[in-house]
Amino acid sequence: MSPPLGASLPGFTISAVERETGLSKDLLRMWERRYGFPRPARDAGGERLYSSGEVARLRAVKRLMDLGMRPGGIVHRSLPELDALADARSADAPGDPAPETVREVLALLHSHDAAGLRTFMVQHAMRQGLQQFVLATVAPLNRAVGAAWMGGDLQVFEEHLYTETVHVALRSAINAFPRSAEGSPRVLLTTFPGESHHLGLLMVEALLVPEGAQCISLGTQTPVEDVRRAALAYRANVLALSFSGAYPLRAAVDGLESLRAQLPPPVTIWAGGELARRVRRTPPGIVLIPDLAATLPALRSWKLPGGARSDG
Amino acid sequence: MSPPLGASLPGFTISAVERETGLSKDLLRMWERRYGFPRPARDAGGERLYSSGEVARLRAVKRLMDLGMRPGGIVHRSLPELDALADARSADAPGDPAPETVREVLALLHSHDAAGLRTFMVQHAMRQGLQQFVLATVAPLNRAVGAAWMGGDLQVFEEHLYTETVHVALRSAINAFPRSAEGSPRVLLTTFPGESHHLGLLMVEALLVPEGAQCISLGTQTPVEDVRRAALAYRANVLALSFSGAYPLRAAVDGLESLRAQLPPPVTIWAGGELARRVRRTPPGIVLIPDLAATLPALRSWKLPGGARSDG
DNA sequence: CGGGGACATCGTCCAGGACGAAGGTTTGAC
DNA sequence: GTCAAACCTTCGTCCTGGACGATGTCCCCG
Repeated sequence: MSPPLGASLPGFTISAVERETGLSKDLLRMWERRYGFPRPARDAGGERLYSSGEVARLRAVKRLMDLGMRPGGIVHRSLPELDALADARSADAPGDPAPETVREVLALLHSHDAAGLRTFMVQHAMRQGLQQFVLATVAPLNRAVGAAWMGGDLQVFEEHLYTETVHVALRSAINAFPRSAEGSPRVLLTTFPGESHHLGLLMVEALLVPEGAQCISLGTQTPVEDVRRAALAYRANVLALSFSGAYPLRAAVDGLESLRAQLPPPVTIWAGGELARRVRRTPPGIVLIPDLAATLPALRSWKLPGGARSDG
Repeated sequence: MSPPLGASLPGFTISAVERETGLSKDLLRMWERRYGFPRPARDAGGERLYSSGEVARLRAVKRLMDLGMRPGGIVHRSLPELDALADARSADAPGDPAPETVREVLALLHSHDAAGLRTFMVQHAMRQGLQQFVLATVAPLNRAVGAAWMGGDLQVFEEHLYTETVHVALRSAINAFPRSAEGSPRVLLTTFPGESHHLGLLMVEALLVPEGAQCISLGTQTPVEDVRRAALAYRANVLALSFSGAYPLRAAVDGLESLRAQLPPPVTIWAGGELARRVRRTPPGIVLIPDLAATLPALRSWKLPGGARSDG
C-alpha cells in the first residue's frame, strides 16, 4: 500500500482511488485499457498517479452508474456534462419539498456551526414528530446534501458532520419512545455485507417505532447466513433489508432469494432503498419498498394477512 | 463478482474471502504462491473456491497479524494452534475485571434476548455513570465478545446485536449531558479512511463529554485532507483519531505526520486505539493514547499548557 | 405487442513478474 | 557493553495482459 495519504496531493495511488470512488483496482485498469480513461500519470516506479480531476470525474461516473447508467456511454464525458446528466436524473425525483429548510441547513453546514446544526435537527424532530421529521425533512435533506456534495458545493467533512448529526438526532428521538409490548410486530433490520449505509436503517427504524413495532437492528453488513439465523433466533415477523443504489443488483437479488427460500413463509421480507427502484421483476415473496413513505403502508398491510395473529 | 452469497455455502469466492477476512485478493493469491496456504479448490471455470475451514484459519491469522505478528511464522499453524496463540496474547492484557458481568452479557446474547440486553446496558450505564460504564463494563465486554467471536462461541449476528446495543446505550447516555459552554476544549473526533470502528469513537466521546469537552464527531472514514480542513473550520483544540489494530501502521503514521505538519501547533493531535501500542517511536507532536483510560489524563493535561488560551 | 435469441458490453478472475518498504539481524564504533 | 548503521529477509502491492462468464440491449419472429 503506502499511499502518501495527506501528502499535499501530488496525486492519488490506485489504492487511494479505489477507496475514494468505490471502483476496484481491476476495474480502473480495465477502463484505462478499454476506454483510455482514466489515463493517470506514472511515478518513478511506474505506478499510476491519478490527478484530482480524474478522481472527480470518476466519482461522478460512479454516481451515475449507481443510478443505472452504463459506463460505455459516460466515461468520456467531461465533468460538467456528467453533472448535467446527474441533475437531469435527479429532476425526475420529486422536487425539493422544503427549499427553505434545505437552504437553512446548507447555510449551517457552510458556516461550520456544529452546535446550530444539532439544535436545528433536535428542534425539528420535536416539532414535527419523528415520522414527519424523517419523511419531510431528513429525506429531502439527504438528497440535497448528496447533490451538493456531488457538485462540489459541500466538502466531505461537512457532509460527514451532517450525517453524524442526523444520526444522533434520530437515535435520540427513537430512544424517547417506550419499548413496545408483546403482540406488536418484531422487525429485524440490517444490510448485506458491503452495504454500509447506516442512516437508511435508522430512518426506517424511526418510521416503525412510533407505529409500535419492536425493532431489532443488527447494524450494517451482516452476512446472509447470519441474517437468516438472526431472523429465526429473534423470531422476527418482518425482515427489513436496506440497499443503497451502489449495491450490485445481482448480489442483492441472490441474497434475497436465498433468504426467501430458507425462511418460513410467515416471515415477511422487505427490500428497501434506492435499489428497489432498479429491480425489474419483483422476486417472489419479497416486498419492495421503493421509498421511505412506502414503509408505513407495508407495515400496516402486514397486520392484515396475519389478522388471526394472537395480538390480544 | 457474483458471489452466490447465501447459496448454502458450497465455498467462498475470492471476493467473499476478501470481504470476510479483510485480506486483499492479491494477498490471498500471493500467500498461495509463497506459503502454499490457503490452497482453495477450483470451480468449473478455474476460479478459487475457499472452504469455510480455510476462511476460519485465515480469520485467525489476520487477527494475530493485527496484534503485530508476521505471517511467515503463523500461516502454517492449525486453527487450534492459532487460537492458543491468541489466548496467550490476550492473557497479557489485564484479566477480566468483571467476570460476572461478562458471563451475564454472554448469556443474554446466547439466549437472544434483545430487550434484556438493552435493559442491561441502560441500567448499568445509569448506575455506574457514563465514564465508569465505558471503562469498567464496555471495554472488558468488548474484549470478551471479540474473544468469544474468535473462538466460535458467538455468532456473527449475536456480535452485531451486541455492538448495536452498546452503540445505542452510549449514544443515549451521551445525549443526556447538556451541551458544554464556551471556553471548554473543542475535540474533533474521527477516523481515517478504511477504519470503520465507530464504537471506539463513541467510547472516547463518552469519556470526554462528562469532562465538559465539546465533542464534534465526524463519524468514521474521513479523508486526511478533510480532517485537516475540519480541524480548522471547527477551530478544534484537540483532534482525536482512533485506530483499530487492523489499520496499516504506515498509513496511520504518514497521515498523522502530514496532519501535524499542516495544522498549527496549538492543535493537539491524539492517536488512540490498538494501534497506539504497536507504534515504535512516537511521531513528534502527536499524543499517543494507548488505552481508553489514558484519555482522561490527556484531556486534563491539555488544559495546562493552554491555560492562557484566548477563548472568548 | 411480447418473448427469445444473437450480439455487444462489462466486471472480475487468473498467472507470474517486479519493486520497494518494513522488520529483524548482524556488524562496527565508541 | 551499548547504541547505531548497514545489511538481508520478509512481505504486500502494483504491473501487464489474457480469458471467461454474466448482464444488458437490440432485433427478429411469433
